[in-house]
Amino acid sequence: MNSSSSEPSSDFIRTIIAEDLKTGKNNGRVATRFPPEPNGYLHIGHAKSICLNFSIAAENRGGTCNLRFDDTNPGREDVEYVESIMKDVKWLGFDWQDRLFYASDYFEQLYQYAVQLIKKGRAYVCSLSPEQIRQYRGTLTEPGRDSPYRSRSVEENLDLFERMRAGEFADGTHVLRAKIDMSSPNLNMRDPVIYRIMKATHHRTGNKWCIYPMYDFTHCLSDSIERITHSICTLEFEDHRPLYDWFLDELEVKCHPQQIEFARLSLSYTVMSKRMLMELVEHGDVTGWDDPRMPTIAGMRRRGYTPGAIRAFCKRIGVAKRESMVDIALLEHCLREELNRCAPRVMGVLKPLRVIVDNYPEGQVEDLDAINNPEDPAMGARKIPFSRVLYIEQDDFMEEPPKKFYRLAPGREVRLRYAYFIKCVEVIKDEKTGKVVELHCTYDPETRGGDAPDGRKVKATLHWVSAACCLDAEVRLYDRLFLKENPCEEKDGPDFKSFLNPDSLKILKDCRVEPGLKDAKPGSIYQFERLGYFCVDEVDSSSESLVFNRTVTLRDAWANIKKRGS
RNA sequence: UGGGGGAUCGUAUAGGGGCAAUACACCAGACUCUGGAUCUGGAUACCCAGGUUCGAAUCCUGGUCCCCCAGCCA
Repeated sequence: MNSSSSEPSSDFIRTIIAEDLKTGKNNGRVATRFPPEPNGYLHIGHAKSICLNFSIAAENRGGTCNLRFDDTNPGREDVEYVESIMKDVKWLGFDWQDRLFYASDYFEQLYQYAVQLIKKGRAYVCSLSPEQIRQYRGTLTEPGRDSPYRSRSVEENLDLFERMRAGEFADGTHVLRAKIDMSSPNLNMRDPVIYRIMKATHHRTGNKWCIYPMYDFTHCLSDSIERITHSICTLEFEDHRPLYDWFLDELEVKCHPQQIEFARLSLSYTVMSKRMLMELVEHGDVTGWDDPRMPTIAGMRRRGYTPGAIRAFCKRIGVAKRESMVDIALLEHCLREELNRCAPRVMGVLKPLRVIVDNYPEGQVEDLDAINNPEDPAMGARKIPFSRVLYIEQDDFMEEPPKKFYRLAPGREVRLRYAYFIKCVEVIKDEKTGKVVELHCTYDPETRGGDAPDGRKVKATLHWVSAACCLDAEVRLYDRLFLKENPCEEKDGPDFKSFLNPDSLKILKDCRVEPGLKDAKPGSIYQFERLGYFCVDEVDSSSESLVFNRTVTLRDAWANIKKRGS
């Protein structure tokens, strides 16, 4: 029982695949697919499935992963979604090469399969109304009853089905059903509908069809047509597996893929259902599918998430059948991990407090050396201007500092990053409000660059910008969308939207950033030292008016101390 | 008195008769020109009850709790 310890741990799906490879089940082939319905934008939950399917293909010699649009319901699908989905999958770093498919490509083939089923006496046209079909289906505890149309002859079924296709009947008047078992304890097996009449324009086939196949029929056959070996889907389809297998067995297809189910991703402090996301978009709770607060790939991209961080996250959460909710802190950790490595450092002041360095020569400007990324010397250095009037962060000064606050305070000395030690000598306050509006400080010319030749230490280093040279910027502070860990928890309680975080977005219009950011490219991500990672907004930012999105804060020990204190 | 799944630190994932492991989160400390990063240490878990066994998270029996299914959605 002692297995070699060098083998990487793997999930139950990879274990199944490895076993199949060992037994030669699919002649050594591994073929997966990612099969989205183009009726919404992809979200982080889809990313889990995308990473799983494409990675499994990549891990196996000759493995492939298809992108297939499951577009069998023209009523709610749209090219806008197919385009966004392709963009997102590519952005995540995956390549379906020439294997882009649509279930609608198979409509003719699927129709022929349906005819075959009718000829075998395994499908019939049912002319019950939708309401009647529901009644005949029975309930969870009571068996269903056979439809009165169940015994139509093959000839009649063939004729009717052909005329359904020809458009002779109105929507809802007839359906094609599989003839299985109305008393099955599995409701999916109680003569499921496999074709319905829908006189709708399809985004790819136009008006060519007025009957459309249902998911259960389409999916297994599409998998089979594409010679998929492992059809990986989420848990709610477990009950559908017998039906998946039934169609493939009855139709005696050459390729019979194995359906394997895993638990979908739930993330704390957000929602993942397309319905809910759609509602947020349509109701204006967010600005769109790509709102940086959305768990959509488009939203996360705009927020400043990187594909690598998302992939690392999907790898770390693992794959299992247990339903679980992953802490969003893990996602943020993966993000920080990557950004810490690659984001250039820069200084920006979110809430400026004016500082006059009394003993610094008026009109003088010095260019000081700053390191672009202490984690990566290859990223080089830059010059930043220092002058007599500066801005520091309002939060970095307290007139009456508590014990653990070791930033600037009256009489106290701190370091300005890459610049000088300064000491606060005077506090100017607004007479009416008592608010601190300006600080007078002195600097020690000996500490140029940030070190004191006499070896004295300071407790804090502050970020700053030079008032004369800095750039104005707008900064959008994003926070989690919901206040509740699981907004959908209460079934009969308040609506998920009542848990929306009213402070999920705070807009700061009076921010200052260092001059080097003048031509920062849309989408590029910086670390604002001591604050967090910020990304130039791709939609609203320009070199005339810079807009930054806060991607994620830095870990903040002081914020923790403050929180615990209060 | 329908069927299908699931249950291991706070969270997620390993371990499938022999020291319960890893990551995040948390706590403490070291270091630091970012209260960042890094490093060290720590606390915390096998749903319950029986049984088999020298030994059970793992095998057996019986419970409990949670999730999914009654679309002409996917």
